[in-house]
Amino acid sequence: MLNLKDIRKDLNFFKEKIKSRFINNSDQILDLLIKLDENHRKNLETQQELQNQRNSISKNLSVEKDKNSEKFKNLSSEVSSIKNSIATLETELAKLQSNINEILHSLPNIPLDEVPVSQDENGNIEVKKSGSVRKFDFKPLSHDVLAKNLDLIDFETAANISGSRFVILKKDLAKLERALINFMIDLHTNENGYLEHNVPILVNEKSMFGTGQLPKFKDEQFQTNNNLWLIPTGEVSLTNMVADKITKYEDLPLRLVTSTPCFRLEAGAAGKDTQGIMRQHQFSKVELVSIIQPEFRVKELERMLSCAEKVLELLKLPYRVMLLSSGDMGFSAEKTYDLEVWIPSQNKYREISSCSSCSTFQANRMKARYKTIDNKNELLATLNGSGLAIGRTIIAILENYQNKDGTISIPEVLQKYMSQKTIG
RNA sequence: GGUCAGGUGGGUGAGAGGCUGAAACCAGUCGUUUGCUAAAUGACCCUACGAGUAAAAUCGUAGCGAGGGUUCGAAUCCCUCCCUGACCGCCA
Repeated sequence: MLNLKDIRKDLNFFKEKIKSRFINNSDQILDLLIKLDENHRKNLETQQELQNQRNSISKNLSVEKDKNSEKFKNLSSEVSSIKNSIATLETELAKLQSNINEILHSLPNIPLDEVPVSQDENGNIEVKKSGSVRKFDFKPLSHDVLAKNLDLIDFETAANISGSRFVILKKDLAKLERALINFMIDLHTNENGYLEHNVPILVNEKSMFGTGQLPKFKDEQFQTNNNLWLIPTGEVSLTNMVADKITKYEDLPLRLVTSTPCFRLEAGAAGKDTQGIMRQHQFSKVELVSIIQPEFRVKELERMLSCAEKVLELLKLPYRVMLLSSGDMGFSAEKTYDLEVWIPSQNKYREISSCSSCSTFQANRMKARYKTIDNKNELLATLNGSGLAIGRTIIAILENYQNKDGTISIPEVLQKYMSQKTIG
């Protein structure tokens, strides 16, 4: 959530920045916001003045012993009429506040200057390419075919149990998933300085609001009939750990890692990636979150990116780093790097991680603050990144490490986690 | 799920319709004194919003789990909900 006070101070700056996010009628929306805010503050002043009057009359009444005296009756009726005016104003104020909130809650974060301005992914910039793409002396198969041939995957049974976009991994493939999670968490805790957590994957509405999934992206989330939501990413639970409190300066930065199942409705993705396990309703992901003083956030994003890259480097998978454009970035992000891994069967790079700085955008929604050195309460900066998406890592390993005979070699760093060197 | 007990500032914990934004103690911050690895002592020390300021100071309003209600006046009385703890039941 953007800070209303900041918008007040420099409306034109915000108009320009929001425009770069390609929001319809953004100028008019911001003008309306300012108008509502001015109106709200004007009414608030009047209301507070009336409350002041009410309080002081009440104070006079408290010293008046005789409740039947003329004076008591007069003052009582005076205060009654003031109360009516206050009530009217209150209704008006509540309406204005909810209109203000509606706008404020729907505005995306402001991109940093270095973010390329573009409506969609065509404006993304490749900032790095790493590893060399393997030349096959046979035609590489797609991950789902490879897995099916080895009897390691079952879409039919999963569909019967749950529906489309669900999968059952079997035997060594199930083991590979577990090995990957352990490998990644070990890396992030032992070498990258993140603290391991095990978190709820069902969360309340407030938490989903805090990280920005609600209210705008309601249609992409699974909801239970008990007002709980299945998290679409571990980011929700990890980031909300600092919600509604004032974190001590010396506790920063907080670097948190978790592995959770993630749930996505994929409502707008009908027909997209229907082959294999590229796009599932449920998938595992190792998630990194950093909570830090805002002034360090850009540096922290680079650090986080390199932590995620480290996973791909150790797995010896070819990848590239993309700086996302203003129109392709997520709602809460001010700057995002995507890591894309090489997928031989598709002959292209596909997203396997997304690392974002959300500046104080989420913190503002969550009321996540910290005490500065000079004892002021300021909003925190939050960052999140995948380190990595497990399902897509499995795809990348199966396809990049496949052998001509249909077996899969296991990347060296995973061998001790699998206690074997090949699958199949 | 049932019964009981609770939810007050960073912590412990008073308050039981106006004198309470909230005692006291602990922690914390800034001084003073003596000195030695500690003690004594004073002041300060919740948050949000609005006004104000160069920034402070300062002023106003609101907040005692949340939301309603009663009242001229609610942390305090009433209602609903949420959460925590204990015990019982059930259960991985």
